Amino acid sequence: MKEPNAPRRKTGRPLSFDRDAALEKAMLAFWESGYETTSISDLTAAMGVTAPSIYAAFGDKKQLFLEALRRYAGDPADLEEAFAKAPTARDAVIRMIEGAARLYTGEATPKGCLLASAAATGSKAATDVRNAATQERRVIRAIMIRRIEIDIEAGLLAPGTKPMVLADMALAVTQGMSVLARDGADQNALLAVAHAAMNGWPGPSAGDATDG
Amino acid sequence: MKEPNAPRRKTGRPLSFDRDAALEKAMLAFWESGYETTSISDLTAAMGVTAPSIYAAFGDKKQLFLEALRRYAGDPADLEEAFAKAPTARDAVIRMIEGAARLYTGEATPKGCLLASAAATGSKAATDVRNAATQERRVIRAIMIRRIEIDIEAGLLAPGTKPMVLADMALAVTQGMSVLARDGADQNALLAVAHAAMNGWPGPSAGDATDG
DNA sequence: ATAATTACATAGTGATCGCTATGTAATAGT
DNA sequence: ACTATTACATAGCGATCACTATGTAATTAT
Repeated sequence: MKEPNAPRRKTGRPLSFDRDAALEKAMLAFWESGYETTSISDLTAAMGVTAPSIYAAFGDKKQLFLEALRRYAGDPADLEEAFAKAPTARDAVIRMIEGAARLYTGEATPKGCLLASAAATGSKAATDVRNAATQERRVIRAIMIRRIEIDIEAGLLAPGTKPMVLADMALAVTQGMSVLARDGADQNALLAVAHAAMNGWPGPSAGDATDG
Repeated sequence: MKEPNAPRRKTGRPLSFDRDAALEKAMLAFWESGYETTSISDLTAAMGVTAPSIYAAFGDKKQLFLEALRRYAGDPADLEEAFAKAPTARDAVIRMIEGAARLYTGEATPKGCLLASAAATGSKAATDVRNAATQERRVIRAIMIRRIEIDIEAGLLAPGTKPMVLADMALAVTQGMSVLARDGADQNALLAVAHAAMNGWPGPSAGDATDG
């Protein structure tokens, strides 16, 4: 029940580390090695903070991961806004997948997708952590579905189009690209995959990378 | 360097458990909970075999996993044969992805894909296990690429078609469906995703599940 | 100055990790 | 029957796990 943005205390010794920077380092460690397979010892090394300070600042390992996931998995409001501004659902999804392709192969972060890989599997003790990742994916899926429904109502997509199928397909490609990135695929390969998959999305194509 | 199919010893007390059955139980445990996040204690419970017997029969945890992966990730020769027999690369890939959709949601096994999720991430100590999974995926990818090249040479696909892009797209969808399955998607949803994604594959379509 | 408060570093807690030493049971060869 | 061989069950190895008790340093309030 502790506030994420805790009110600054009025007395006492000040924090000797940057909480946000430490959280980001923790997130990168989880991204690289997964939730359960990143130890507290790994985290103290990555964050430059001793174990008691981690527990004082973030609660426990689970809360630390969940806060990192919420903070860096992407703000649903931002995604919703991008989807609302896009001319079509197809365009919005292409940009989303392209962004994923770049993120998964970027130099600033580990390969692949934090959301896809950090809690892909695990013990029963970490069930709620996996459920949190599932929930993040459900939010992304719901945003896609709503945007597709808008296009159907606007006549931009055929009346019989199934929003859930298209959203699931986009989500599968996106999460699957994380595996490719971890296997060593480069940015161009992932962008080509993104475009090839979007050929299966009804509506005009802005380009086709599989031939020519 | 121990033989997988060890020659039957001529003397000594006989094994009190079915080695193949125990291996399968271990594989299912890894599938459910991941390589590093399945403990030896979990394995003894799942396999019904004590720890010393596991080590005597399989070596160590890593060898047990690798043997399970080799045995159950699918024989490359079988996949190669199925791809060779299929009328087109497109047809072969559709059947492969449909098979994945059924496998990932089947009742006989945990949700999702052993190959995709059991070693998605992990500590440095398990790097070679993740590399083994990567290698299995590379074999599947290579089989797809070769089959696509055959279709290009036969004129079934446009000359400029890029085999790697199509193969990567199919692999991404397949591995991504594992995430969907773990998130609760049912078999029909995954089959629809498979078909929707294959709409992006050049060549005649045998059906389209996204509308109608 | 002194008290109150908060964070620090050190050093550990019990539990579980992967793995194995040890002695005994069960088989085959002689 | 006896030896050799292999597998068994029990028990426990050192290492690491997530986590914390304890005492001290650094700050604000009075």
